[in-house]
Amino acid sequence: MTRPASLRSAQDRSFGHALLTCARLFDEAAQARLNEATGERLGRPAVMRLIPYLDTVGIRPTELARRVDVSKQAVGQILADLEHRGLVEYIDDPSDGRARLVRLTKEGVKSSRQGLAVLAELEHVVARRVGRKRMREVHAGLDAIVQAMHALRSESEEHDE
Amino acid sequence: MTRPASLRSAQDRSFGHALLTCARLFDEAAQARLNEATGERLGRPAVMRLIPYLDTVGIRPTELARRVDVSKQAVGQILADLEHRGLVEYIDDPSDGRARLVRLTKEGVKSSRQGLAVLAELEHVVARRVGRKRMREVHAGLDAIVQAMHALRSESEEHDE
DNA sequence: GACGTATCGTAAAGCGGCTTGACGAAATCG
DNA sequence: CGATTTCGTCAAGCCGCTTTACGATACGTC
Repeated sequence: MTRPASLRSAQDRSFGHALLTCARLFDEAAQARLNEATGERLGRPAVMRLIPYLDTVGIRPTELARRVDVSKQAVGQILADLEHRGLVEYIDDPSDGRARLVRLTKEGVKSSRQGLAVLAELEHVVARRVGRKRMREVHAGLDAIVQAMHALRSESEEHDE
Repeated sequence: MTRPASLRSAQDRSFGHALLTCARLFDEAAQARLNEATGERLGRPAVMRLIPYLDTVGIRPTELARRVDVSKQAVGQILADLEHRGLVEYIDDPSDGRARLVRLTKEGVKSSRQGLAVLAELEHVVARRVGRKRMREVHAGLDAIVQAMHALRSESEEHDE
């Protein structure tokens, strides 16, 4: 007898599938909680990747674009949105007349902390179910994998040149 | 002295950040390898979530849409694309004159297997760097977390009603 | 100092991928 | 049978990002 389901089960057991599913669920839950907590909806996927690079010191939009690997225009849009909400503000870059620096406002710092607290709580709730030890295990493992994949990427880039 | 970087480092250490970063890197690497292996580019994010539900038996597009939680129209587009490449085919649903069933062609099965092999190899390469044991650990942990978040979602849905 | 070149940021248009709205065709229910 | 639901498709719209194009400032070179 043929077993047509063999393909499916092979995929379900793959590491990649578990990783992507987990990330998607976590992301959805995180956004739902953030929307609920702040009242405003975050919306853009790139925002969550951008925020970690913001601080109260200031950074150039172009530098942000370079780090998260999106176009400067996209960054500009996101920052305009954040500015409109009063979370970031622009100041002139003293060392370059063309450039501006964007930095978190007091409001922005507050929102960031709040957001971090919400995420920490989600993490806590999940940890409660799967166990703290296991959570730390997975966390450490993910960090190691991230590192490995960065190394992998660097290598393949060398071969391409 | 103020420490403006404290926000940033807190985010970098969060579980969610590690999870999302890892998933993104893995996904990018996977897509790059798949594109290279097959020649054709996969493109749509939803495709990778759709494929696990395809088999040689057949399934209704509407059912696919329900499972991956996207609109039937989106599923229709993706399937049209896959059909155009000869990877899936439509047959009439004998039990319902309105409906059709979509199933993998021989080509489709072949491509699926090939794709799975590519992903397995990526997984293998990563495992080689971080260790098989740790890989299994993380995999099991992710599965547990997925399960936990499903349970979490079910609970909150109950409260909403 | 002046000129060519590179970089900062913005504006407008385009595009991919998905959604919503609207619809005919077929099934199901009363 | 008629009313309602469900299957799938067509068309339009939207969101988030990219590409193209551009003025403005900085830098390198003579």
